[in-house]
Amino acid sequence: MNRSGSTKERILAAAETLFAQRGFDGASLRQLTSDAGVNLAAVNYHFGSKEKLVEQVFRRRLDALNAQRLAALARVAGQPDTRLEDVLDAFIRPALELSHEDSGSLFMRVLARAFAEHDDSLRKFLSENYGHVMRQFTAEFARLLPQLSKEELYWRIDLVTGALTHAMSGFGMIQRKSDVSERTHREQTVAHLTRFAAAGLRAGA
Amino acid sequence: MNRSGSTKERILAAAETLFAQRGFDGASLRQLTSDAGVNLAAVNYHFGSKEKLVEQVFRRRLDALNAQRLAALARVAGQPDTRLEDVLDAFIRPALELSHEDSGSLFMRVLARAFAEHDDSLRKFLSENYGHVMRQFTAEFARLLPQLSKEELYWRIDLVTGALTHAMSGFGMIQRKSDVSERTHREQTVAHLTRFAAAGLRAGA
DNA sequence: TTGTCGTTCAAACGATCGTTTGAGCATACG
DNA sequence: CGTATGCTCAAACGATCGTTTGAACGACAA
Repeated sequence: MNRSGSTKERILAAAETLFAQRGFDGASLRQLTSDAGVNLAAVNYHFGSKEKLVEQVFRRRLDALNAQRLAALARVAGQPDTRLEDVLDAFIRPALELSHEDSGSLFMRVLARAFAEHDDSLRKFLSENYGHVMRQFTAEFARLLPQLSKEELYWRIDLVTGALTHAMSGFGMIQRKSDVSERTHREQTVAHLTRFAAAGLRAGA
Repeated sequence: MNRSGSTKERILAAAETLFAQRGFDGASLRQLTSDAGVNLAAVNYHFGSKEKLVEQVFRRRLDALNAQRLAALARVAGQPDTRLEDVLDAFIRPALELSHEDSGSLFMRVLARAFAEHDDSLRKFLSENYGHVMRQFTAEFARLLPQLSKEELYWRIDLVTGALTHAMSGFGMIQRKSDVSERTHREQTVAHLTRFAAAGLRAGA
């Protein structure tokens, strides 16, 4: 039972963990509030409903992720000597840092779950709130890969996103070994992903 | 309401669709049996429990997928003139064909959902039942990419799998346009994925 | 002290869940 | 014919769900 922070913060932290473990439907408010050490009614009091709590869990993490991505992109984009690897790093590293924060590693399971739920409302939510981030990255990729048609580029960015999501979810054959620090493992993941994605994006060039 | 086939078949078909739409927890047996046009008790009569129904949904599709993958791999592996693209095609095409069958496009959402659930029992289930397939593909990839260390190879196969899963789930920016046939779209997807993955696997060579 | 406001609490609400039950039906075999 | 077998059916079971309620609490202002 978590006893640090305000009631709202305790709920959000417990929600992120439990949603990742049991899914949005599988996680009951009774279990959630018990883990958080708060009363059952606190969720509806502070968030209005379970559904709105889910949305808050998303917003809290995605706002931070996209802010970091945009800041990282701004540091490298538009320069005459920008390397493809720099843009990929700005795209990949914030996501992996998020997925390796203390309880943040669980958020990516939450996100993967949401991708799996995958109804149009989620697509609309992401597009409306964070679509401009993808547009900025796409524009920079297009600048550095002028030989690719717009359709080709969209395809390849999609595939990079898929590889990134997979690496974040931690489901693959590759697992962090116990004798490797989280930071080292993250750096290795960034390196592998960047090299793989850069080659994939440049394919046929 | 589906009225063709036996009760068991109707349940399996409806389950695949509804699990994909609502998730394993979110899909109720009452909705499921209503869609299938069978009695509520039929699930427990024919499958024993909801959980065993879920397992049957998995087995039915994964058995077919892995059989096709192994058959395709056997046609190209071990030859002196095998191309990396041939092995990738054997890995990718059966998955995409499965995901484009009439109701099969929904199965990949089911699978993506299961990946998101992502507890160790699923990992164990996949490893025990279909691990030998991945081992055969890995061996052939290793033969064609001798310059890669074992760890590098595992990483890259993981990333290829992520890109494939993403493409199958249909969540990316790329959506099939209404004026393109399913077959054409599948062939385009195979082509994009193969080119991207081949370049990624060969990176640094 | 009294009153107010934000918050927490135990308890209960109605709805829905997976599962079980036992009667009823059809077909096949003696 | 009788009856055994495989299956379907409506109905009910207990459990658990998200949500609501109204009382109680603590801090602070009048």
